[in-house]
Amino acid sequence: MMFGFNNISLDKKSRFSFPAKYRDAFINSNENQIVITKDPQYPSLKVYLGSEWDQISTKLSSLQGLDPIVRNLQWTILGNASVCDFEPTGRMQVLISADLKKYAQIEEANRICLIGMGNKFEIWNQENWEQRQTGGSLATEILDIVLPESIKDMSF
Amino acid sequence: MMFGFNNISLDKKSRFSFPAKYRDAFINSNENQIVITKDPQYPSLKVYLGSEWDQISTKLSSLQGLDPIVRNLQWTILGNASVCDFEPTGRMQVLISADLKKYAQIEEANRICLIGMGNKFEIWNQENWEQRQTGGSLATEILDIVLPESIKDMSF
DNA sequence: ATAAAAAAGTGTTATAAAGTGCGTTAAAAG
DNA sequence: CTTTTAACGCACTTTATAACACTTTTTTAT
Repeated sequence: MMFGFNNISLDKKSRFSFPAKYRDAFINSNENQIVITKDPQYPSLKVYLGSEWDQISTKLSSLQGLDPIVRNLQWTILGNASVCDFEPTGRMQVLISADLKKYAQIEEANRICLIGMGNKFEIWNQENWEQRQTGGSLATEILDIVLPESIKDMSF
Repeated sequence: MMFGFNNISLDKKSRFSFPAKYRDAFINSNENQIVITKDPQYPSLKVYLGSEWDQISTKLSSLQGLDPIVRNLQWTILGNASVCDFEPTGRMQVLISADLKKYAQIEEANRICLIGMGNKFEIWNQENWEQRQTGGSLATEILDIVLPESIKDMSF
């Protein structure tokens, strides 16, 4: 399990490396892929391990797409996923696409917040993260989502 | 079980060591990890034993993150957790990250209050702790949290 | 359509900062 | 007075990051 807050740098080519403290967790879970995609609620990114992603994406793509909320989640999460090769024993470096950077409002930034949430990470623009921590609300936040039964037991 | 108030020092690298009186308790519970994270209500830190943390984090991460209150708790508690290797037979020394120091308002301090609460500890800035003991209220205190059903039976 | 140029992506190295380990001194307890 | 504990200081190790060089892909111009 991977937890905690990290303020890390993006290099000129928009790569970041995972902090070394997570290396053992990556090696133990035997991952060689990382998936980055959009968070459906906030201007931030979700980072999944390959195996987690397989579960989530399988479940999500099997849902009935005629429900507009489900369809939206599929578009957002599946349609924006960027699959990256990943070597837990190497530099643990990953590239963030221009598109995803834009969504998370980290286009100009050379620093990001990488937040370990156990089985996944989130990536935030620093200012947005701080606002969120101090209770401020973000413009793009989607409140009052009424979830269809089919996804109430899923956690993204 | 570990109880009581301790005023202890942080070294230049922001490490503190647990008072020797807790050594037996740590050895008996066979812990080799300590987790420090933010307290969701007060400007202070919570310190969990590894096994306690596993329970709390597992429960909390399984909750539906599309609920904004749940998501906030996940951010605060999971997203700020710092997992430290810990040798009960050694120096019982642990590092507090710059980020957590800031939250607990112990950035400048070289002394902290470590309070044993049975199965966990709290870390406080000395002045905040004293105010709290004499009934004063703190600026950053968050009152009137309305908890969703899913977390009403959890204790952090 | 091809070649040249630019951009995007990959990999390596060097260096400063952060973190760790351990011995010594000072203080407290028995 | 002896023993234990806490605090401090220093040296070593690891980590993060910026700089650079090289490769591949895409774009542009002829």
